[in-house]
Amino acid sequence: MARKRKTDHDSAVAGALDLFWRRGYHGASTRELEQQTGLTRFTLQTTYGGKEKFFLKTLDAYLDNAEARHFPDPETYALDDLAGWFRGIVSAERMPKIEDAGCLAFNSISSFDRSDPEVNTRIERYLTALEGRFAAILSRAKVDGAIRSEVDPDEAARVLIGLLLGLHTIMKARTSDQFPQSYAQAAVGLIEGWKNQ
Amino acid sequence: MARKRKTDHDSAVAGALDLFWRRGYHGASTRELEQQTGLTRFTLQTTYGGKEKFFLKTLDAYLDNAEARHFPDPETYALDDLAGWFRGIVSAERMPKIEDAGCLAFNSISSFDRSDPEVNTRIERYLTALEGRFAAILSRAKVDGAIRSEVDPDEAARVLIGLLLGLHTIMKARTSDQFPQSYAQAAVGLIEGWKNQ
DNA sequence: CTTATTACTATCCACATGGATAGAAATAGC
DNA sequence: GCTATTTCTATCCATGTGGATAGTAATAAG
Repeated sequence: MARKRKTDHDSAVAGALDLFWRRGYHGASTRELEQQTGLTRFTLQTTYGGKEKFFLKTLDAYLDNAEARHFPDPETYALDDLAGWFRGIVSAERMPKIEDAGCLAFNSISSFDRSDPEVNTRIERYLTALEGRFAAILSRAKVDGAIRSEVDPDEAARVLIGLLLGLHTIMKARTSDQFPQSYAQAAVGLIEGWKNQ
Repeated sequence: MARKRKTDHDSAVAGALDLFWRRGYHGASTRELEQQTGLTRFTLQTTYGGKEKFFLKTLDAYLDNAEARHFPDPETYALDDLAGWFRGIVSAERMPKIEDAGCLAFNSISSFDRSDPEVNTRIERYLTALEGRFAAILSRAKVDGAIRSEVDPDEAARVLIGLLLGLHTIMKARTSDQFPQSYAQAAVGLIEGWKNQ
C-alpha cells in the first residue's frame, strides 16, 4: 500500500553506527547520514523523528550488541580472562584505524552534556551493566579463592571501570599504538596483583 | 600612539578559561567570548589570530597554572599525599558546579580529533608531565621503602593516569556527587594497597 | 486499473557560526 | 593640536546546520 524504502532499518543503523563512531554525534551531519545509511533526510524526520532520536536508536543497538557479545561474561570469566579482555580492548583487530578508537557509549559521555535524560539513561546502562559484570566476575573469583581476601570485589570493579574509561581516553589522546598497550598492560598487572599467592 | 584595549591579556584569558571550561571549545561561540573576555571579535582576529589560536593561549595558561599549583609535588609528596590528591579531585570545593567538572586539558582530548598538532602537543604535555609526577613520587616512595617491592613505579604511574582519566570521565558521566567519590575512594584504596605491611 | 499511502527528490528556510571590512573613536608621540 | 596608529562598533558575508515542504514516483490493497 506504499512505496518501499531503499534501505532497511538494520543496515541503516549499521551505517549510522559506523558514521557516529568515526565522526561523533555532532560531527556527523544529516547529509552524511543520508549517504552512509541510505536513508533520506525526509525519512530520518518522518519515521525516526530527527537526528537525535535516530542516534538514540543507534546507541541502543550498539549497547544491545555490546552486552550480548563484547562485555566480559560473568558466568564463565576467570581472572585471567578478565585480564585478556583488557588486552583485547587495545588490540589491533578491534581498533583497525585510529579514528575507530572508542566505544559509542563512551564517546557519548563527552559528546553530550547531561541535559538530555535519554542520553543519560543509556550512559547509565553502559556503566552499570559493565560494572556489574566486573563485580560478578571478581565476586565469583573471591568465592573460588582466586583473589586475595583483602580485595573487595565492588571496589575493585570500580577501579576497573575507572581504568577502562581511562584506557578509552588514552586511546583518544595518544594516537601511537604503543601508549594504549602499555596502559592496558598496567591494568593487566594490577589484576594479576589481586591473585592469591 | 594607539587606542587602549578595554581588557588586558590576563583577564581576557581568565574569562576565556572559564567559558571554555563550562561550554567546551566548540560550545563557546566567538560572540560569547566577546562577552566573557571583554575582547572584541575584531581583536580576537587581529591580535590573537582567531578563536583556535586564542584557545591555545588559554590552554597554555591553564597548563602553566596546573603544573605550578595543582599537580602533585614530586619533591615532597608521600603516598598518603598522593591519595589525598586523588580525593581532592572530586572534592566539592574544586568542583562547585557540575558543569565545571573536568580539566581543560582533559576536555581537549574529546573536543578535538588528533588532526591538529598544536592541540596534540599540549595534550602530550599534560599527560607526560602528570605521569612524570606520579612516577617520581612512587619511585621515591619505593626508595624510602614505603611501597612494596613488587610495585613497579612506572607501571603504577600508568595505572594512576588511567584512573585519573577514568575519574574525570566518571565526573562527566555521572552527575551525582556520590559516584565520583566512590570511584576516587577506589583509587585511594588501590594506592593504599601498595603500601608496605 | 484505480487509489490511497508511503517514500523520494529537490528546494527552501531560519539560524548560528567564524571571520572580514569599513568607518568612527581613542590615544600617544611629535 | 595635529597625526599616525590601534581598537571599537556595526555590519556584512559565506558556509553549514537540522529541519520543513511540495510535487513526483512507487507500491500494495481493492
